[in-house]
Amino acid sequence: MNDITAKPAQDRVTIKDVAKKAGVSDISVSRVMRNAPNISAKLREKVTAAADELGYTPNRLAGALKTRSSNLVAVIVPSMSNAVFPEVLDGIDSVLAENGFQAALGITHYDKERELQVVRDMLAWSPMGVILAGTDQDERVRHLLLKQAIPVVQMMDIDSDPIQVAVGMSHRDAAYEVAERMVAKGYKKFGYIGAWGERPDRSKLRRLSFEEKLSELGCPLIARLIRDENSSVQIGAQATQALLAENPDIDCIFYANDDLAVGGYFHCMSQGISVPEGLAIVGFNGIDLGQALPSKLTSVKTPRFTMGKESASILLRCHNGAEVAPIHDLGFELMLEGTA
Amino acid sequence: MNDITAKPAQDRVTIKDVAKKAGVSDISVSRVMRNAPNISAKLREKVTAAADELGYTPNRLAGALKTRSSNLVAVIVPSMSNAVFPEVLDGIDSVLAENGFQAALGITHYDKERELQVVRDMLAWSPMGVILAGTDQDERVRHLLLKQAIPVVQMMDIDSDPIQVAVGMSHRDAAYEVAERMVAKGYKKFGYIGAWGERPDRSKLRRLSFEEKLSELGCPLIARLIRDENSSVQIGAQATQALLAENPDIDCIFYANDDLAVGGYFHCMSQGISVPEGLAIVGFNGIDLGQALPSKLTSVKTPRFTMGKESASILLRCHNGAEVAPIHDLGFELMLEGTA
DNA sequence: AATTTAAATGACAACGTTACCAATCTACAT
DNA sequence: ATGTAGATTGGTAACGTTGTCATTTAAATT
Repeated sequence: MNDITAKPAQDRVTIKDVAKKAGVSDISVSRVMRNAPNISAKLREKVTAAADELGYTPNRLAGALKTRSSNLVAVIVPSMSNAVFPEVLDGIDSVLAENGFQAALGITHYDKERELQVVRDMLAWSPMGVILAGTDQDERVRHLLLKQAIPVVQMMDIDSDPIQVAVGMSHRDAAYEVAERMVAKGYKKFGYIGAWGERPDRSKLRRLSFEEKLSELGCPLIARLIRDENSSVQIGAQATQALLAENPDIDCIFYANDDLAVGGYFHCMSQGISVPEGLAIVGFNGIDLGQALPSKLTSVKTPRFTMGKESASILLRCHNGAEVAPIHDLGFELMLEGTA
Repeated sequence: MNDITAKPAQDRVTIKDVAKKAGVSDISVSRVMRNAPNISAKLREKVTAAADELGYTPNRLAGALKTRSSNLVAVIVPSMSNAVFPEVLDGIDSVLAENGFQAALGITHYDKERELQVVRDMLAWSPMGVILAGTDQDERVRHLLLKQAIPVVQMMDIDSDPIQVAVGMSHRDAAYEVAERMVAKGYKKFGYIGAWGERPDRSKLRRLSFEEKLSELGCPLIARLIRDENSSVQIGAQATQALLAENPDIDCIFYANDDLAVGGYFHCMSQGISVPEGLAIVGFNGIDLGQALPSKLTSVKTPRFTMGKESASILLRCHNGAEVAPIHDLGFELMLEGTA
């Protein structure tokens, strides 16, 4: 025992170690591990036995480098605070996981500069594809993505030209429909409440479309209040109070989202304003909370989980070479409930 | 122009292309790209110019393979539907992004088998570290992670032995405190409402600790109702109705989370039950919604965003070789508001 | 049995980086 | 001038896998 220090801290167990142990070639191990065709049962058994014994874990870095493709999918969303995105993410992951893909998450915080950075970082991993939110990306992001030979899906809205494919709904149409139905119901003095400085752009589009249609119908928006803070029930209540203080004759408020709308509802409750007689309230998104209120919230139900699912499955289809339409309209549903 | 088909679909721009264009060696490009020390201004300029012109994007797969380390961090959570995890994720990402790391997301759906699979898949990417939720992992997962030479942080609760480091709060203590304070307030007939089959385990621990302390204080739990469905405001309302129907004398209900508790509150509102006189309501998590109710929700405020932040920053510290305590108690706050 | 065809395995060379070590080139002290 | 430390650059060989093509072996055909 003179040749000391035998084991120099053997790092990772590689395909070579397994091959040696199983008495086969490296490539055979590789084939067994990725379930390639034409493998004899005997080989498979030998290899898996050796692999299990050694506790071998394939190194995807090496594999991906060689195949020039990975099972990572870049998923880039603006925020995690808005309940919409977790739901969408859930939908995405449900499809990806089932097909052996992995979501790599990027959060932009509604910052264009950061979005560019995140996209760059993601592309460095040679993702199989990219899913991002909205169609209002910076020109540099569009350009960068355009150059890649991978599928790119933009989700949430379909109101602008997509880079490749857009999956979502028309926020313009949703706003039009809200305006039309509320006017038809007899409301005449409309208000609008938004937050977070109207990020993302699609919320602004929604408001503009709402205003446009209202004017068209002969009863233009009376007043609007866009708070800088992020949306929340509390902000919704505060904003409602402020808006009504300045414009007591408003009979219907369209909110940028359900959180704000619920806040408005609570405000009415605490002030003894009857809903919808004293004030009609219309939210946006159709989240669970709104349907649990003593009086159910009238809102536009958006297909969030489905949007995620569809985005991912369309991405997969693109990846598999299928021809895919550039616009996928998943629609929405105006739920006329108790508050308007 | 006879030598046709010049460009054979030149794939990715590599470091070699940049080197050729800039008239320098590959390695120099590499060094400039990762801001290595001792680079002359001239070299840097030549390289960046060439890189920009060619639109070069580094290939992290190759880099990570060579350095045997990546900037990916595996983040494994059980669910996205529960608002707790998006918030935690937000906290994690805020720290990771700032330090040049990337979150790779895995969702287990509270399935042990799936968790194992997800952990395996993640480890194949040689992540810098792993962050997961809870301390109730399957033995195989613990074993697998124990073998890795990377930092592992378990977040959410600190009531069991961590693999390496646990960051969170004691759900046992929180339950104890709720029991003590409510008994001190004079409530005597306690009920408990949970959902989702008491996943994750820490919610069960919370209930058991609550029951234990109540017994100790001489007023054992009257009744409990654990719904199978996922938590929601609606389920909370239904469960409250059911529990009260069977046990009309209950004067205080502790809910597994705020969604359920808000449901309970709505139920009371619609039934004309005064809160907290007719029924005291205690939630868990301290989410925004509860504080926006006409009467604020009494709840245990958990440090969700902070938990994410701390988890990530502790992971970073471990990665940088610092010694880190195995248990990090971030505490909680029992917010005594209007409903109890 | 001879021949063809397919199935099963192996050898070698990449994939695009970076670690490691060697070489060159400054600037400054002798 | 001459040497020398330090700054700057380059060459070579991996990292661990898989694509491509060659080879062997078994099964199928005549």
